[in-house]
Amino acid sequence: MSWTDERIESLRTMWEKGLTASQIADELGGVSRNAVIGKAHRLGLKSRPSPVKATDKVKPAKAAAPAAPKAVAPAAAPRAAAPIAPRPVAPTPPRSEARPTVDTPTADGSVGEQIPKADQPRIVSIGPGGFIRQGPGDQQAPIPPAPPRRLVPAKPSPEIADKTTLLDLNDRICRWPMGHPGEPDFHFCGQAVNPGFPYCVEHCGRAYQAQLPRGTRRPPPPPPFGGPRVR
DNA sequence: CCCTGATTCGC
DNA sequence: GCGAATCAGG
Repeated sequence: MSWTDERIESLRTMWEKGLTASQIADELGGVSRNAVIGKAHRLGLKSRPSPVKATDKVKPAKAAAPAAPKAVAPAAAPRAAAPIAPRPVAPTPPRSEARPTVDTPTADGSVGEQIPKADQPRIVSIGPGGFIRQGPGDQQAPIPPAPPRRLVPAKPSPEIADKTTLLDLNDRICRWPMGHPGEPDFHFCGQAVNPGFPYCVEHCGRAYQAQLPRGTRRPPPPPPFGGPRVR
């Protein structure tokens, strides 16, 4: 498999959406988790809560110490020889601006004062299709070139495409769960309901048992826990 | 052990 | 540029 524009595009959205590399990998198919991570980094969209990013010790500790086993060829070692020394820990100061202005519409319709607004804590949410929703005061996303991203009905989301999700439920469709919560493809039946019931006819049959007269022998004792998974 | 992301490095 | 191998934390 190669990295077509489409695949790169979904990689981007899924990555930004917070899916793990493995998830993205088998969602795309044909690539390994490593491939996804590698590509993500090459695309420049890296860094996300990583479980291993600790150690301020940079990495010379690891790269320099076990230098013995690797025995790099003397001819090619620009990487190792790189002068990484002059890099303390003060990259912040030079950047205090870069935050133009935030237009805040006021009651009279004029563009009011610019609120410098405290930095970081901004919550962004991802809309269907992967675009980033912006709040009223939010600055345009840091990517100037107009995103060629359109919302096309063909492939709205990598997963749950035509399945009945929680949001699709209403009084008229069967809300019998298919699969199990937590599973990526968990959804609901979605059939038309048996009028007066929350489920379709078929699932009403499962949900409700006929009340038998007292004393009558109940033919099929319901399986307690080990019942087969319904799907 | 399983998972995770990061990094290295031969191709 | 690609991704397997490897590293390292949870």
